[in-house]
Amino acid sequence: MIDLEKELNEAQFEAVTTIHGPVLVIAGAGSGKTRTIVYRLAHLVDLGINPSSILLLTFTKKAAQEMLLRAGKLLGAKMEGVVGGTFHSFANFILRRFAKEIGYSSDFTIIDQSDSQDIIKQLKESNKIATKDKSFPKKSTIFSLISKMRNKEIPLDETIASASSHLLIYLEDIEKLYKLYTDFKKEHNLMDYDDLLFNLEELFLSRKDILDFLKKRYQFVMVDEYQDTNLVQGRIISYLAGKDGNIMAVGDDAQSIYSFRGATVRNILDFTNIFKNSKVILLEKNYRSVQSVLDFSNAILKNATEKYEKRLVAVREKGIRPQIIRTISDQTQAVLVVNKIIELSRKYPLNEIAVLFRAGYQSYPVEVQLNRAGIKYKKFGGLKFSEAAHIKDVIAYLRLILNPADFLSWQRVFCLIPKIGPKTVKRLFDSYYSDKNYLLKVCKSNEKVAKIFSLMNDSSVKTLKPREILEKVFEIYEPYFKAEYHDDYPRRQAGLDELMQLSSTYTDLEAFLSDITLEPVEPYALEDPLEQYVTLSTIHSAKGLEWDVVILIDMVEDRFPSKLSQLEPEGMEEERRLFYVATTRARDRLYIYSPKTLVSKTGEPYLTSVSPFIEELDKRVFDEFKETYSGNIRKVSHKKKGLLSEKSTNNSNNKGMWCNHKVFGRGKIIGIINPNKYKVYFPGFGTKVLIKDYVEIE
DNA sequence: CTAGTCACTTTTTTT
DNA sequence: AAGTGACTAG
Repeated sequence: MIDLEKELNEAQFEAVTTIHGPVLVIAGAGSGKTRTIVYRLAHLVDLGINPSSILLLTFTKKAAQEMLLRAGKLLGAKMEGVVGGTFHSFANFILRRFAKEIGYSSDFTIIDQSDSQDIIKQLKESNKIATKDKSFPKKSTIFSLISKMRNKEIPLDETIASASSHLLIYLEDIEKLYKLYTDFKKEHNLMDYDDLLFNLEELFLSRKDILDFLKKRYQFVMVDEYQDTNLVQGRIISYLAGKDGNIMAVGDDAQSIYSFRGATVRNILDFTNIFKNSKVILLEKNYRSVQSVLDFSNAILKNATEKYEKRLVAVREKGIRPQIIRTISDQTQAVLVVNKIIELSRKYPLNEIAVLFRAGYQSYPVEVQLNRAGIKYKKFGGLKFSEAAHIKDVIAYLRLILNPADFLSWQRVFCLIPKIGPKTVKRLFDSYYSDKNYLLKVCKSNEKVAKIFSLMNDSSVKTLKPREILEKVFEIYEPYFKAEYHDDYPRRQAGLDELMQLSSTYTDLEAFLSDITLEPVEPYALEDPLEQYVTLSTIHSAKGLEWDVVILIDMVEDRFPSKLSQLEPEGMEEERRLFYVATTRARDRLYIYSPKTLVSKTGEPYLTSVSPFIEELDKRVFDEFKETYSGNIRKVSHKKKGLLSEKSTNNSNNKGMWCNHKVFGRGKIIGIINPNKYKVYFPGFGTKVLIKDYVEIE
């Protein structure tokens, strides 16, 4: 038996031991949220509850696995049978069994974002939509509008109006494409990420008996990161748990950073309405960060328009005050960051140091310097392993074996063969589903085509292990691969080796393919697990993690908060929460770098200002340093402590407001150049500097 | 119909 | 600096 009272604080204890009925746990950053879930899992099993009646929904599969591992250790490894993973992987798991009930075949293929975009591009071409119109939105824009509409469940016209009203003129065509896209997926047995959730809901609604069966099966439901669930996910939970179900949702409204994906804090706020007899538990003691890091983080939230009621109280000692370092350029920033890492590495293991940033590309200069210094690092977020062209090529063969209706994969696979382009593939595909005459003819004259068909038609292939199938695929793919990528051959070969390695842990091809598209792949499978490395990560990918030292880079205007985020009405608020998530990852030390100049894409250096999130901060919560031209770091004294921030906000009271301009339409004031000149962002036109008198403030 | 060339932009975050 | 789209020769 586990001594819960000894291991947990009062609030945690209550969350762990309230196992019947709905419970909402509002868990501030570092308040022992994971610990609570782990102990609750162990406690449930300890009470004799069957592990297979527990469903644990988390943000990544890895998070679920780690929690189960820890719970298992507490108990002595009895956690097998718990279903744990993301909403999407759970939906996949259920839909594989009941696909037929909603008009799919159970070997459906899950498509990722770039697949979706390719489909849209093709549909636009084949249906001759906006053929000559150069300003027609790109496939990525169209897809993101469609996905936003579905995730936020707002009609398409409103979705376009809210974020990019200049595209409203294309509404009809976009609607048409949406319809075509929906039909295409159904016809070819494909589901995108959003379909997994909506189809699960459809199954629940149309087959009450199946829902009842699942409700009985999953008696205890736990959901982590509840603030980042969207509306369908919220409904899925409410169907599955029922009004008085044994459900625990854990989240923190101050850490909501996925609203661009349709996540809404409304799910947290509505929890007590949907589940009438629910208990709300607050975890407010912060065990992670030292006092001064927590003071800094709390100061960030003070500037949020939405007020967060809870105040985190630090348990740990005062610690070192966070430092903000103004560097001369992004290049010197990279050098100084690496020097700092070297200095810190005497006190902290490399594994306990993380460099965080807003967007994937921002770490490139730091990566260069780390390589130069010979320091190992791993990067998370940004470009995905499974989206590299050569990986997608190989995956396409596998998809074809499993789901021959997957036309997208036909194209990828057959277009690799010389002299075969989109038109020929279409003919082959059509022929495959009719009399097969054309197909047989081509096979006779082209043995490369024949080879692929024999792989597709050989039913014994499906029974092989994923690794063995991959070996067969490599045999076919190798010549194309070498021809196509001869310049960066070794790097890409390494990627294929990793894919091979990854596949050997699977026995089932379908599971392998689903996981590749649903879970971020750990692309370091081949490395020594004991090796020490620095972590580089986007803030989004750092969610839920923690390090002794956190270094945040590129803390400048237009990068953080991201320029693009300012299009969205709530963008600024979400960026601020993102900043909060970043700083609360730190246990002991927090360093924030902010370069004074950046290099533009054309190679020109240009001046930037420090991020408004730093400007608005109470000066008492950090120390400020700057890089001198002689290469030293000098402390900057805050002459008027706590007053400087007042000064900068007073004359900018129009900042953040919307205004109208005769030519550019509606725009957002993103900066004040001087009392008479505003910097305004107009969707569709970009940033303009305008005389105050020419704009009308709303 | 395919494949190669040229000019043009664009660079958030993720299941 | 790469990834798209448009155009054209074969």
